This record gives sequence, structure tokens and C-alpha cells, in this order.
Amino acid sequence: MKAILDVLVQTPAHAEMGSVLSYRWHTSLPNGSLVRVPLGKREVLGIVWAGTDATADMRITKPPLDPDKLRDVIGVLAGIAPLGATWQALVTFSAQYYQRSLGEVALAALPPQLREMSPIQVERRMVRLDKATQRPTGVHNKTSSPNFEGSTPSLTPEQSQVLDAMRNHAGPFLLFGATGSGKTEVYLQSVQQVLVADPLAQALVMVPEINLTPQLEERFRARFCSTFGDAAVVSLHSGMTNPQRLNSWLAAHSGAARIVLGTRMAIFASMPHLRLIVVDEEHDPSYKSGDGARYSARDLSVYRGKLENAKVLMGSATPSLESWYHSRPALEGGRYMRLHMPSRVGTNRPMPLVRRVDMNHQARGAVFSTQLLEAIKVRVLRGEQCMLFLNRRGYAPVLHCDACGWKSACTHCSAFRVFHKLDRTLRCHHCGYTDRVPRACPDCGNLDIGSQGRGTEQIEEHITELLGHLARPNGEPIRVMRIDADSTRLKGSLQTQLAAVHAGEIDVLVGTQMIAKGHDFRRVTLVAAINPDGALFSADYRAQERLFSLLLQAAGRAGRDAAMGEQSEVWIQTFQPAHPIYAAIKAYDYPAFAHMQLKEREQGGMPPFSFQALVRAEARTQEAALAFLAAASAAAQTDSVFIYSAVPMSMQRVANVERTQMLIECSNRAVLQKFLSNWQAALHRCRSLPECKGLIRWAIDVDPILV
DNA sequence: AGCACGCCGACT
DNA sequence: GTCGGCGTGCTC
Repeated sequence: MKAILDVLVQTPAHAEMGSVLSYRWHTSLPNGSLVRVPLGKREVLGIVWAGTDATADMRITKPPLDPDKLRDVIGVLAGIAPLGATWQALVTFSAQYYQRSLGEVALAALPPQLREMSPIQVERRMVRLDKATQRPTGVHNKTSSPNFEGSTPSLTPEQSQVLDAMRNHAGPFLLFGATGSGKTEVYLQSVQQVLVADPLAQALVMVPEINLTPQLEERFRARFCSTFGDAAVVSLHSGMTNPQRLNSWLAAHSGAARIVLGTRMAIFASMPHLRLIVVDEEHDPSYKSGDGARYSARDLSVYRGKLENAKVLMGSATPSLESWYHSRPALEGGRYMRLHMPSRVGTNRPMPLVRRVDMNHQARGAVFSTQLLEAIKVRVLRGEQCMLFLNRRGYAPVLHCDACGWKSACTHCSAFRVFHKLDRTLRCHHCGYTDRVPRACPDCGNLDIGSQGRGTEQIEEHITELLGHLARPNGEPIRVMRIDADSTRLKGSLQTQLAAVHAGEIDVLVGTQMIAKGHDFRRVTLVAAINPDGALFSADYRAQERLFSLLLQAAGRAGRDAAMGEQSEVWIQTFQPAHPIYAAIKAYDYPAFAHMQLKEREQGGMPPFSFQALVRAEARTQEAALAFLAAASAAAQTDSVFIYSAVPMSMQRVANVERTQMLIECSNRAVLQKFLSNWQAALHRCRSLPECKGLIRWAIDVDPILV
């Protein structure tokens, strides 16, 4: 008599079937076991799943299948321990909360290579791994009490207070620390405390971008590898090769890795002894964005912390308004503990001086104000570095013909194609459609086509022209470098470019926000935002929050070197010099800015004072997308949530796909959740309506970041 | 989602 | 006469 096993497999987000299917096997298997099962004509990875598939509850319940028709499990990945109950709970919660199928969330959380390996391949891999780890790793003895004396820097009183608070309270903690206040040292020492206190304990440290993982890994390795061995620190992010990712994942899952560093995906790493989760730059939107399952790794870290009884530490100099609100005093309903580190370490210098330049008083169309240009010259001649920001790649965002009004529109998207002068191309930044720049207007033949607006290429060209005749103190010519997604396309080029800046080979660095985040440039004494006004009157209610954090992070790049700090400056070129956001930035007053923004959010009934979800629809035609959302809205039958009417997205068409969205709002999170769950089945039915022909896909995005 | 089967246009 | 377009349907 064979056992019948419930197995979770990767079923699509919209298949109207549950994710838990039944298979037969000689024996029963522990919950969480990994198995290989047949599915249609394919062989797929499955997880033995005794729990309920809560996401399938509202789907059509089918009659139980005839046991004789069930197919057999192909094999068991016996070398890998079953996934734990808390991991399963995290996955279950994520699927429910973000309205995705359980199978999709669970299987996507496993390393891609594991999904393709046969039981035999897995066995071979485990044998090889065992051999590698059995080799003595050196003089270090994991069980003896680790000793960090000498290697651990002494703490400032503020840092000590934070660590004390973390020892004595449950959290979650929001570490509100100024740039340069030593947040990373707090992360390192909080990890150290946890690992020393418990010989099995593991810590998870997340950063928003892959770019930031190498330097983080370096610091953690330098601090911990001599005590815990080289294998104790692993990384987990999408930039790794599949075999690397599998090895890291296995190390985390087995407990061999004590510290896992990674991007948002690392929140799903199986870590049986997880005791601490650190979320660096917790405000960063990268923790939320993404295509498939749109989860917030930051929000999930709080949930996971509770599940696993692990402490959660979120850090930022400019916290998200959500986290700031949640960290208000407990008496007012705050759920996070706010820990403040206002002072910069190792100095009593203030932050760089912020100067606003009123561009209304400059020559029309000027790129650089005369004052800024002069300031750059002075610094470059002194041998100091300057950094210029512009959040736009390419030479100019659009080409146009004066004679007939032609513009460089993309034929597949509702966007203009960007002029890239270096390789003489017009490129769509949304779908990638590229061709050579036309010599004459394609519509009327006019030879005089011009560009509008400016991108980083043009800033680079312009500043090179203006400063090219100058020389450094040592007589060498001035060097300008551009760092953006174009200059760093090749693997390793970002590291090479950053190294050149660090080595002092570069005098003026031009770039997009890529250079604002995380990298320490010790000799930069002037940072300038060339044209940041775009965010001020954006329809996106989070645009100001993002601008504030970007400019403050950029300011943090200036004057890191103690010898140069005194004269460091941040320049903001603006047509709105009196705008309150710039005043708040000048004063480095995040609390005042947050207070102002939260007032607006409260009055407007926006998050965190309301809860939102978005239904996105993609279709061949705008009509089909709108029809689907209209049908969905009609099928809702509720007065517990507010359903806005469907509107095309600001970027309405991408790669010939029409995109439309519909906002759902509710003052109560649980009510919204309940509504969405109940609504799923109706949405599935709407899909097959005749007027929705042409609909390509749809998805619910919970807690969306609206753009 | 994959991966089939299935029925109509431009190529060897 | 075939190769292949993507429409529809299924996966324990």
C-alpha cells in the first residue's frame, strides 16, 4: 500500500488550480521534504506540504481524485534536510498577503538550479560539498568562545546605546542614523553579539542593490572569517551564477553559513537558526519593486523576525515614511522601536553645507550656473574631486525636428527614444528598441534636427569642454569620468571605474543615482545635483520622499575625508529655491520633512493612513485591458473598499503591450486582505469574458509603489 | 508558466 | 507540399 503525499509544485499565478497536488510514494515523507515529481510532460521540483494551501481556499474546490490515477513521485532529494516549519509559514504568509499562488512563491524562493536537478545530481553535489567542508578549515574551533578583542573597534556612546537597546528589547528596531554615524559598525556588532551568544545562531543582512554586496561582504569577511571560518559568510543575490547561488543557499539551509548577505531575495533563504535580520537602507524602493511576486523584503523581514523569534534591525538616514510612522512612540501606537544616532563618528564637523542655486537668474538653458562652475574649478585646481548628478542616461532625452515637429518617439512604447551621442543611436530605455540616429528628419527630410534636454553624456561632454584647459596641482590634465548604467554595462566595469575614482585619477565624476548610493569617495568635496526639480510636482506622492533621500545620500558622499570635510559642499540647482523640501535638506532635518509629509499623507488618506492594492492589466489593446478591469470592478460588489476607476499607466505602452491599472483603497489592512482573497475567483472568471479577448496577463500588487 | 495540440499563410 | 504563426487547454 503506497502512501499518498501532498506535494507543492510551481503552478502559475493564474491557473485555476491549487498548488498542492497528490502523488504516490512507497513511504510517507516528512513535511518540507524536497521531491521530484511528474507534472504533465515535465519533471519538476516539489515540496511535501502538509499545511493547507490557503491561497487555493477560494478557488473552485474539485472532487478528490481517484487514487489509482495519481502518479508516482520520481525521487526524493534525500541529501537536503526538509524545509522547516517557519520557512513554510513565511512562504504561506507571503503567498496570502501578496495574492500569489503558494506554489509560485515557494518554488521561486528556492535556488533556480535546485529546481532543475535530479535526485542523483543532488546526491553527487552533496557528497562533493561534504568532502569540501570536512577538510579542516584552519586553527579555528567553532565551539570555543570566540574572541574579537582587538579586532572590534570601540563604540561611540550612541552606538553602545543602540546595542544595549537591542539586547534589552524585542524590537523590531528602526535605526535612524545620520550619514557617517556608524550604522555599519552597529550592524557588525549586533551580528557579532548574536553569533557569540549562540554557537548555532545565524544572521541575515540585506542591502538594496547588488552593487553594494561586494563591499559589504568584504567588511563582514574581514570581521568574522578569522573567527568563524571562510565558509561562515555567504552572499545571495541574482548577480551570482546558478551554482554559486545553490552553494550559498545550501550553506544557509544546513546552518554552515552563519551570516547570509544579500538583496531582497535573501529574505526567503532557509536559515534554521536565524536570530537576527538587518535591513540596511530600509527606505530603498528596491526592497519592493520587481516583476513576478511583488513582495516587500523589508516588510517580510518584520514578519519573519516574529515567526523565527529573530531580532530585526532596519537602518536608514532617511527612513521610509511608513517605518518612521511605525516607530512613533509606543504610547501613540508605534510598533517599532526607534533608535537615534545623530552624530557623525570621529569628528565634530557638521554635514556639508547645502547651497541652493536659483536657476531663474541664470542664462536661459544654462546647464551649469556660473557659481557652480566656478566652485568646481576652484576645487579641481586644489586637487579635490567633484561629483555631478543627473538622473538621466544618454546625451539628450529626445530628438526633434523644428520644421515638421517630428520627435524621436518609440514605435513600441509611449516614450521617446533617447539620443546616445557616443554610439550615435536612438535607444528606447523601456523596450530596448535601437537604431542609428537619422541624418535628416525621417518625416520631412530637414537636415537640422536638434536635441531637447540633457543626459549624463552631455554633462560629461560639457564639463570636459569647460575644464579641459585646466591642470591639476601636479600639472596633469583634468580628467572627467561618467558612471551610469551605460558605462557599467560590462561585468566588472563599475568596480574598475570606482577604483579609478578612489585612486584619485578622476577629478570630476558625472553620474546617475548609481554613484549616490553607498560608495565612499573620500576625496570628493563637492556634490552637485544638476536638475533635481522633476520630483517636486510629480503625480507620484512618494517622489519627494525619494528626492529627499537621494539628495541626502548624495550629500553623504561629500567630505568623508576628515582633512577635507570643513569645506565640503552640496549644490542644488533649482528653479524652486524656496521649496520646503530644499529647506529641509539644507537643515538636514529629516524629522521635520517626515512630519510635513505625514501630515499631507494623513490629510490625503494615503499610506500609511490607508492601505492600497493595485490591479494591473496588460493587453494587446487598451480596450481589452480596460474591459477586464471594468468587469473586475463590477464583480467586486463591496462597500468595504474603495475601487477607483481604471486608468492607463503613466507609461501606457511598453514593447507593444498596453498597460492599465486600477487602484483599490481601504482604511483597514485586514478588510482589504479579505476582500482581495474573495475577489480572486471573480478576477479569474473575468479573464474569459469575450470583451477581454486580447488580455495578456493581470496581477494584483499589494502595497504598490505607484508611479 | 510550460508544453501540447490544432488549424491557416509563405517558403524549400 | 511542409514550417510555423499563436489560440486554447491541461497539468495530481
